[in-house]
Amino acid sequence: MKLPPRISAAEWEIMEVLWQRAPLTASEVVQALAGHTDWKDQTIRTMLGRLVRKQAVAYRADGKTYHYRPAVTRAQCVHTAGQSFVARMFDGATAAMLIHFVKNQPLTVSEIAELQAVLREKKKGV
Amino acid sequence: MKLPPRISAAEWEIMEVLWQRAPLTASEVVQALAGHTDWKDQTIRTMLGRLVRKQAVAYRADGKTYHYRPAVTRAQCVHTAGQSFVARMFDGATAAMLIHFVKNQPLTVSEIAELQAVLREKKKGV
DNA sequence: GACGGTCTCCTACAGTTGTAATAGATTCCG
DNA sequence: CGGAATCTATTACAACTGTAGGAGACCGTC
Repeated sequence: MKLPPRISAAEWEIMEVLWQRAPLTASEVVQALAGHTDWKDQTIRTMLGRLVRKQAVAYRADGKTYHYRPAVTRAQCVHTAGQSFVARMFDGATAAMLIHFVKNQPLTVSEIAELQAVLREKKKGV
Repeated sequence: MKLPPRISAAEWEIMEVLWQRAPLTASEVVQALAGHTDWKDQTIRTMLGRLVRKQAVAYRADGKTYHYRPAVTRAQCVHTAGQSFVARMFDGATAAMLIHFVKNQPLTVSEIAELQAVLREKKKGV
């Protein structure tokens, strides 16, 4: 599977709606983002174009209208962004990052429990 | 405490050496980064200037030379960057992010054990 | 068949980032 | 004192971002 391109913050908003409700026309994306952001039509269409150019999004033409859909999975993008985040902040050490956030961020009891469960599960597989 | 400004990837490299070995002249920063990166002198001096402009770094003049030191703590910056990362990728849910990485990244047995210890400790405080 | 609405494509423009070269000030050495 | 070395400040420039406006193609309606 090919590496996803770098997706900027604003572009991420677009990707989210595409990941949620698969093939959409530009107008539908505009609809989906209305209220959520206050971008003009053209702004969104421009970003769709850029995402196509960097091959994060593919489209199928239907007359004059395009139907857009993600060309990379959300998981791939989260993975890549995560790697680069961890590389910068924690010198690549995922574990250090995890420990940092567990120590410094509020977590509810049930979240802690869930993490513990996931860790127990993980231990089996290692 | 005031919020740290946005620090780019390249700037982060500079900050790291400043965080490690406190007040440094530009030449010393260049020294510290030699071998690690292959940036020209001027590149580094430019970035120091930018970091000063955005108030991530302060300096004290000593003749024609400046002694630079961080004006924001590493912890502050990691926190801010982390927030924005989690906000974008996981809709602000730190727990979801943690679970994602535990599930999807390799962890050694001892890392898992350490995380479990930190979680047990955390549970007491919640 | 002309007119208005709608699409995509091209263009714009300022701010940030990466990556420097150059200019001007100052200091040190002989 | 005069030239060389060294600093910071200014300027450069391309790519990427955020945020659009306008042009030209096309489609449906009167």
